[in-house]
Amino acid sequence: MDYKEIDEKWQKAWDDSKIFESDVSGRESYMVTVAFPYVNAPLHIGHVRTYGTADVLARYKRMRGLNVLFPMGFHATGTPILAFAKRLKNNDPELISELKLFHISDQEIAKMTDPEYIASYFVNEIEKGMHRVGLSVDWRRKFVSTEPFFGKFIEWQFGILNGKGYLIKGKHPVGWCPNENQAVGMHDTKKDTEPDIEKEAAIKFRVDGEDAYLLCTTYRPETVFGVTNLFVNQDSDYIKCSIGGEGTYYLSKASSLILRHQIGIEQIGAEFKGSELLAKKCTNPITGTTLPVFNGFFVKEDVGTGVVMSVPAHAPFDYIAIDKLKKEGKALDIVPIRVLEVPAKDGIEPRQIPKVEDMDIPALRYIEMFKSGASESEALESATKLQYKEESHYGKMIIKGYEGMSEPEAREKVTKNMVEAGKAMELYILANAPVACRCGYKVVVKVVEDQWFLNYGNAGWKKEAKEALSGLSVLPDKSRKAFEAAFDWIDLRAVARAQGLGTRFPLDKDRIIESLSDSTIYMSFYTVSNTLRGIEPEKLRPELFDYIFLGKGDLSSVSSSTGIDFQIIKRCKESFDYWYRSTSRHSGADLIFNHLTMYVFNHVAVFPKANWPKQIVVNGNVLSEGEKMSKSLGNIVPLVDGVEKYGTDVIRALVIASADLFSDSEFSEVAANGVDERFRYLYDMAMKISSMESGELRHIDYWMYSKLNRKIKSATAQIEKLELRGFSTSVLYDSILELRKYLSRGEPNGIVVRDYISSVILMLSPIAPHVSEEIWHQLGNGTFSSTEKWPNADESMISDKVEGEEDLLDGIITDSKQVLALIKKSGKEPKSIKLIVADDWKRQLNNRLGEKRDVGSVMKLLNSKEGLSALGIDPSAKDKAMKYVQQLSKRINAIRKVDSMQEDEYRLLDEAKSYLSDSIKYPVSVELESKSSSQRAANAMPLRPSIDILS
RNA sequence: GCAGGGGUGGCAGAGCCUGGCCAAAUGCGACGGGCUUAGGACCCGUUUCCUUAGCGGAUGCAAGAGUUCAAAUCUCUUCCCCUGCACCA
Repeated sequence: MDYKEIDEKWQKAWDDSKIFESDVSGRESYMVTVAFPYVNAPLHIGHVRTYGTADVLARYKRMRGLNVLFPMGFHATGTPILAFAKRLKNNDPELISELKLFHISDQEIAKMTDPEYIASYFVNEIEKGMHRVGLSVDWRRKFVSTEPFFGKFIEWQFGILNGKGYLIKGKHPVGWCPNENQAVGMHDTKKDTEPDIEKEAAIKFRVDGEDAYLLCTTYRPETVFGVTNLFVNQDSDYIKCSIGGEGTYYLSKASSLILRHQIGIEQIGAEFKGSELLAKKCTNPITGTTLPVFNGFFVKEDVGTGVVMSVPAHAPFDYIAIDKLKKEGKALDIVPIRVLEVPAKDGIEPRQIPKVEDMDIPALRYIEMFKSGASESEALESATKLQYKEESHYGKMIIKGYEGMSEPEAREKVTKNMVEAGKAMELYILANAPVACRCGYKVVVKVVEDQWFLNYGNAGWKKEAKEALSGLSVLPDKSRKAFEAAFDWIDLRAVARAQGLGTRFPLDKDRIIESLSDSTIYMSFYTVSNTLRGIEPEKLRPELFDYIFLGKGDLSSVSSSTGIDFQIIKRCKESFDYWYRSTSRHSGADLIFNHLTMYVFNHVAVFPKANWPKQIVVNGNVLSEGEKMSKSLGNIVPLVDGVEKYGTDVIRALVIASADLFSDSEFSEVAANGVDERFRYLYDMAMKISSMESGELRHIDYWMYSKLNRKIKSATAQIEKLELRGFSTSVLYDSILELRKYLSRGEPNGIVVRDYISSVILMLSPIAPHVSEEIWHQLGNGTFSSTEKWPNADESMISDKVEGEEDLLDGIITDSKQVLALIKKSGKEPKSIKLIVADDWKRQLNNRLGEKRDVGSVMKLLNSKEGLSALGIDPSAKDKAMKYVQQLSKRINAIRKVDSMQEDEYRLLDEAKSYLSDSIKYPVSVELESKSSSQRAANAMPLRPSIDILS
């Protein structure tokens, strides 16, 4: 079996017969869509997870007789392609080596400085890749998100959103590169660092005798009550400036260059050294205390404003700085002021903070904890981190007006009060600074004015979206909670960007619709994309989409106003109405908090209820040899390499079906070999069927049918919920175990094996379609397994009894071998084996105890004549019975009801004698307990015959 | 920090919702044996400890406590790990 050969053979056969091209029909419809790929890289095997999972569902539903549409498109909107082109222009070695990993030639790479070329190249490559993994896609409907006719559809969508009042305007902070003069996100930075923007309070400390303030940013504005002084860096440059015309401030020169992007800063006069500020005094805006300004050895000019408020009681750096000054004879009258305390819990101080004599200064206690070992700055960092954490977690304010309040609560209140009173302002800072743009410049925070937002916080919208969520199926179901959290959390989302490819934002044509926002309802576009392609975009007016998607207006007037043939419009509407009722949406779990949530919100905003989402499926990632696949680790396996090396279906089975939806699946060489072996086993078995006889059905044949039908039943339930790991374990792995066991019983029945393999192959088809087609064909079928009917379980063939009996035989073999081994060890030579079947009264007792698990009452019964006769036990056997019950009571939890009687069990063993003898390699005889003279006869239990080895 | 998901035997990973045939499926690995000139593949067995002519006992599913005749499974507490936290696809 050559995978490459059969892959290509069946892919071509599917193409030729167009079985995956789906059109409106009288059959029930089902539409599967998956987050379309972004066209800046070829597929790797990680992609197979999401696309393959969707394909499995599509293929399964197709076999269930539904008319299935599985379309695909391409995402090219946004900045990554532009960034890609720019990086190549600069010969970025990292990117080039990545492309080489995918075997992209130098000639191609040379052409990739053109964004259009990049997109078209990867559209092509990705489509080839998807075809190569056997996705059952209807390719006639593909489109790229940057195509004009799709843009018209997006404009229509935003018209509706605007009409509902969901678009609002406001300010928004973004990461910004002052050199390139554009917003930067993660993809635009070195090391792909997301600029982490946080809001910080900047408190105004009025300088005595001047109409100016020292502006001081802080994470902990609630500690303003404990400020004893301010710190500046005496060697850094500072400036005096006016901010937004609202006042005059002192701050560091370096910080002004960063902050000027979000607040209007105008420098007044020349810059000067921080040392000049040391002579000034200022006033705490909250307490009114007069504060000196000192040099702080740790103050950095480019962090915050370069001015730090000193809270020595609660900040280790501040404490140490004051301590150093005191040693120099300065700051002698500074006394730390506590603003909060961490109460002891059950008499125990939080953590292991040492209670040092005369150390009622919290910061000092944290400093003590870390003072040995690391360098001073590292120790102070650690102390600061722990103190902040613990005080924020357990701390209670001890300041009048805030007593007992937790720190986060106080922070909010204090900030609000100060901002409202004009004593502070709020600034955005880059928490993970410095972040470098790819061009090399440091990223700053800029506040974009006039930013457009989609207001997902809109109460009515949210309510409707939640209604949609509660009405749709989420797979796996446990991820529903994450959706609920996402729906609560989602609020404003900036929707227009200054750069990037995509559709112009209708309310501000200078901006482009942000690329996640233009792909929230595109799945509906597949229903019409093939029909609308080729029509001049100008004709695709809103009334056309209103009619097709919302049923507004009437056909003839839409046709005349747009100039589009009414047949075309009619076909579009029919197609949408037909396909967009029963849908399943697929993506990786990482999109729950953005794409998938926006998908639901936008659907409820745009479409009638009948077309709201019906099912969402999320899946995990793929690990490669135990590690996350990532560019930096260099362990990405390009899709082409994977399928060439292992075969498409091996990759599919591993990547799609080796883990349940929520967890990461594992790709490894060893696992690949395991799957490969199993496919080959099934293939070989199918080839052998023709040489098998077909006699009367034996016990093991009934067992095989029971197993098969049970499997069909359970596997079907599993694939319905896309529990693919359990599904594949049952269909691929367990099937082979069952076949092996079946064959070990000798003389396989060709009809039974054929029935078994046929069903297994069909069930395997969604996961391993090529191998399935091949084997299906080898079995002599002329049809496609891909379009065959899904096997149906015949419940009447499922028999606990038959399976239990086979288990019994297996148990006897195992036990016998064990006993034999022990006997041989003791030097005796066994001759034969006698199996003794328990009497029926034991079954009575088992059943009685299995039902109630009450030893006492059974003992009571045994003690009375009536009880004994009720149990069918001869009074003379009373002692034996009581002993037996005692024996049973030891394993009271394991007792089960026993259906078969002694004669059934006897017959089973007797008929299986030769099989048992063959397996155990000694002659086997069977006798009844009551007729046995063996000393071991009393040990017999129902479905657990006593084994007597004769030597 | 907030939110979501987890912690099971050497490893991976079922079981947990719906408590009891659970010392815990299956795969991998390891060990012993068979087959073979040898290796691979394949087949049989072992893989917590003790005991033993199998059907016995102890410990045991992150830690601790609780509910129950009975807990990997239910409840509570603690610890630890993973993922996401946006204007970026």
